[in-house]
Amino acid sequence: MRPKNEFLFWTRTRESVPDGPQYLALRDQIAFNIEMGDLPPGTRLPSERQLQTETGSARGTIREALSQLEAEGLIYRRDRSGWYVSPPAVTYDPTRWAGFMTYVTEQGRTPGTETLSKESAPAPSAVADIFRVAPGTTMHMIRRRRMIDDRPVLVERIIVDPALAPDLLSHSLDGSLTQILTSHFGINVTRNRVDMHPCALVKEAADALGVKSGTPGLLVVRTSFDGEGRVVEYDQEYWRHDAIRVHVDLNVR
Amino acid sequence: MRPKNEFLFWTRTRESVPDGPQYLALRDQIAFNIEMGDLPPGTRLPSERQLQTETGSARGTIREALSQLEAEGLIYRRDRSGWYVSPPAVTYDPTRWAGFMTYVTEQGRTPGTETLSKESAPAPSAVADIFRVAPGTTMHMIRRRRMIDDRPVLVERIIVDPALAPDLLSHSLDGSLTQILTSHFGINVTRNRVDMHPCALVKEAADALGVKSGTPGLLVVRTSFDGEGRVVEYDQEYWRHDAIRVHVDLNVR
DNA sequence: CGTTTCATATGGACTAGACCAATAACGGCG
DNA sequence: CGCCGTTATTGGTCTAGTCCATATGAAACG
Repeated sequence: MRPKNEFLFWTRTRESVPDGPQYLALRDQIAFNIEMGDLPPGTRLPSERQLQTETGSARGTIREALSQLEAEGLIYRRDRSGWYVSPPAVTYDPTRWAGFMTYVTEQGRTPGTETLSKESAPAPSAVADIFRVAPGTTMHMIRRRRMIDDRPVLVERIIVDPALAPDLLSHSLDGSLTQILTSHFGINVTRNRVDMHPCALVKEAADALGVKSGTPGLLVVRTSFDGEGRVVEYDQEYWRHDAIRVHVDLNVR
Repeated sequence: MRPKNEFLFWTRTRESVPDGPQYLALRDQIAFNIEMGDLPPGTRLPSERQLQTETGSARGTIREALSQLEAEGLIYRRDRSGWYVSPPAVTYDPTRWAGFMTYVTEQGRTPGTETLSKESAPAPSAVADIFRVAPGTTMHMIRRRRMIDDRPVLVERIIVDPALAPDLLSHSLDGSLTQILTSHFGINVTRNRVDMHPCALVKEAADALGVKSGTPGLLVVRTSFDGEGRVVEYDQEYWRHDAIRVHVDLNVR
């Protein structure tokens, strides 16, 4: 059941858009049903053509409404299979020093990790700039896919300087990378930088997540520094935009 | 000039989608031009019908590409006027104790505030729950619109408990509210909670921002607490999703 | 019972129109 | 010069189709 968001009371109701366009009316009706719990997560919506005959609207109009709901994260599509009600998003707190495994588990969900590739390769100039090494320096590059309840939610590309973690790639990377860096290589992260913004999922990421290229996503870029200010780990995470929510709880002074 | 994002090297290039659908090809072409700086912020794109004849695609296809770019925050629409290249987003750091006026100015932009309405009214039950007062208790409710470089970027609804700030509404609210609460009422905020997630702009918010209802937006909910754990201020901000970016820089330990 | 084959339904992509409402440009008027 | 009404242009919305690739499930097969 999608948890009722206690913060919302500006919710659009059926009455508040009496004369809106058709696609918004349909959006509202579906959204209403989802929020009421009549359509639990994972439920498949009627097919577009079915909605077409039910509502009497053209298919383009139907798809407009569905795309809208997709942008809001209420539903998602499975290619040539149908539209499904989204599971609740996990809450991510960038101020907490907790890895994916930790916070997903804490929220009663089941995390999963899959290493897609790992290699040591020369750094492109953009990467070299970030690590402040010479272009062409060999770096560890890891691609992983991470799941929540068996649904792929993000694909990430991690880069680590071999100078700090030489034989990193010989370890199993299907768990917590942070864990390995700390316990095996004695790396002490003292600073963490996180940057988030909406993006379109590029083909590479979209394929790995099993969504169509161009789907809206959220790019989370994390950079970790050690005590000497060196970049320890650089991580680009491409999230399904409906799978993550940001929450910060901050004590001042 | 849209600042080149130093973090991106998974950028989609023209070659990386050789056989993609037409609308993605058009998306790529426009995105490429924007990122190269050929289309500076504020530039108006050719009209949909113009693009139609230029590309030979149907209008629906053109609009698909434009909607895609809108979802990424690269362009925005002005109703019945045209599509324009978005100005750069401001960076918001929820861990910093800085108000809108401060961080917008720091980033070389010009902030603006407009009070849409202010009133004292009985609290609906959802609001009463948050403040832990009896439903129907009179609360201060403020609606404001905030601009960056004269472009409306957010509309907010603020609720303040009159028990803590009795004659708040007699002050000018076109500046920093935090400032007033601190200096006039001696309120000491010690805890701040921020929650962010994508949403569709409800009619009320969309109208105030001059966008069409249902446009993708970002809802930022901020709750401030004082030393005794009382809720001082509750604020729902509906942002244009292309106007804000989240950045957290965190020192561990 | 497991595997393969195949028909069907589905979403993905696209076309070629239509009508409307609001904007913006223009031209005339005071 | 500024104001106002007219008009062309623009995006907003919608229709009614077409063709395609593939996910899915049922039927046939081994």
